Amino acid sequence: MATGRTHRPATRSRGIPEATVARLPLYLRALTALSERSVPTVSSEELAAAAGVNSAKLRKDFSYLGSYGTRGVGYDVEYLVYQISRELGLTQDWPVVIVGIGNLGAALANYGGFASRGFRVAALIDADPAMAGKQVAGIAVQHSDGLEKIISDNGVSIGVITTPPSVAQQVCDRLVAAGVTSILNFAPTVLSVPDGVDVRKVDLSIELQILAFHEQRKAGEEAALNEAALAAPAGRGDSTDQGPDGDVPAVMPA
Amino acid sequence: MATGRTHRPATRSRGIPEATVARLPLYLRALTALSERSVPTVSSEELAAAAGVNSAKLRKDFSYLGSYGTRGVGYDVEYLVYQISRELGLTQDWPVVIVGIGNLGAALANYGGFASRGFRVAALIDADPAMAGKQVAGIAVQHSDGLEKIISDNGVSIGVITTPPSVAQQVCDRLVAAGVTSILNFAPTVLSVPDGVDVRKVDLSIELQILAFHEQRKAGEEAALNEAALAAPAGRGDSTDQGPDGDVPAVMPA
DNA sequence: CCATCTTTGTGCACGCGTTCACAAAGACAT
DNA sequence: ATGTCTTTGTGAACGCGTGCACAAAGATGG
Repeated sequence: MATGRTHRPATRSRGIPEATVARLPLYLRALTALSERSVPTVSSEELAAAAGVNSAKLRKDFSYLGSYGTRGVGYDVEYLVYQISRELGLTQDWPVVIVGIGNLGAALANYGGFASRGFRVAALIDADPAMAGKQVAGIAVQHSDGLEKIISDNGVSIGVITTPPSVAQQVCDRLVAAGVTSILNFAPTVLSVPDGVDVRKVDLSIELQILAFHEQRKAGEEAALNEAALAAPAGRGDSTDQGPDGDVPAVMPA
Repeated sequence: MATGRTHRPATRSRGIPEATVARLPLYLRALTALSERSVPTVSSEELAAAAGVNSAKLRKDFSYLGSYGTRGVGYDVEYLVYQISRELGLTQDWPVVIVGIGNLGAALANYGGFASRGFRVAALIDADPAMAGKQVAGIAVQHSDGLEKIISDNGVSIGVITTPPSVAQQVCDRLVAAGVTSILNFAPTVLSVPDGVDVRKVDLSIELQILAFHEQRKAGEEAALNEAALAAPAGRGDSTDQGPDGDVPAVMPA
């Protein structure tokens, strides 16, 4: 995952563990695909493979929702799609605003995965007057002056922030003041919000940095392995060998 | 953080827990900001607040890296920036390719956070011949025919997939075959890769769905609360009350 | 109606991550 | 040099998440 997680404490919402909630969308996607292929039932084993998880975990996850399977047969695809959708609250329509229509905001506006899953882009908002009126993904961009009115007129409770980090907190404050209680933050900033407001953050560069860490480790291990293989028969010559994770006694600055 | 995580099993890489690795970029960002303001030292309490985490957690995280603090004073900002950067492997340059230059791919190419942190966009690749040659973020888009050559010529080990889901697995296979060992996947698909290849996925719609779940729960709780408050003095009249999480005995289809 | 076979649902154990709380370590003043 | 004060580093307890392994449940065939 990417997707970092600033989140409510370990509040088990309605008995469903947070980790399970995070996987429900995965199951839903796999089930939707099966549904489109008119597959009537699916076993935990098959579905788990399609969703990329352990089958025991999947069964336990589903057990939190109720006993929706049939032993010896599996799960009814359509029924499960409905149950998970209901559980996630996707049977209702969620109007969403996107604030900050740069490259990323536009990408999100164009992203098809929203509309199909109960989310509707109610408005695109940008602070640049030059953007106002422009069409993005078939929707006219509105100036941020009208943010509060847009929120309340459309009954928006979910906001997406794709602004530069410098204004993210300020935008967040206005969204919250206007009634938004869930925020998806793409700006690389720690947002502070009052209790009762959920924030999830998606941080593109953090994901890359985590990959780099593992990549470095892989390279280091490989090097160490080669070196060991090389050193075993010959006996190494060089004296200063600072291993894969060179713990250089770098002088502490100042 | 959103960011789903398809990831290596619980392999404690070099003794540093995965959860800690995921937070190091957060600390690094907060520290970089302090560094730019020429703040010389910072206490675990202050830094934790800036990064949005618990101070005890931060201290424990740092303890995995070594004893870099000074009791009674705090941490030297510059030194810590260096240590974390080194640990994450950001002191070297990571060439990255982005495959699939749609809205999202373009957004990533333009994202400034990469260059500043040791990542360099080595190439933009797209399957559409009409895209080839176009400049995006100052880089010419190349056709996917040359993918393998681009990877090996540039020594790329990290690939970013921003293609439609239908071709993601195929692109992934080619990247891996060409030598890529870390993949950041934005396509809503479960990628299967051989051992030794890391995949992290960022799924935009999953994050929204998780927010919707909590949003629904909040609405339900509030409704239940109001209802309870209303019902207490009056005694409720309606008979069919199906609570916040209406467990309708929906007929099992088929 | 009974036997067999498949697949679910879950009790249990284990390990990781988080948090508390405090001792050790150093800075700083006297 | 000694004492006080601040802040780190970490031992220990706890809780959550995961995965194993199996009993219970139902389908299916004879």
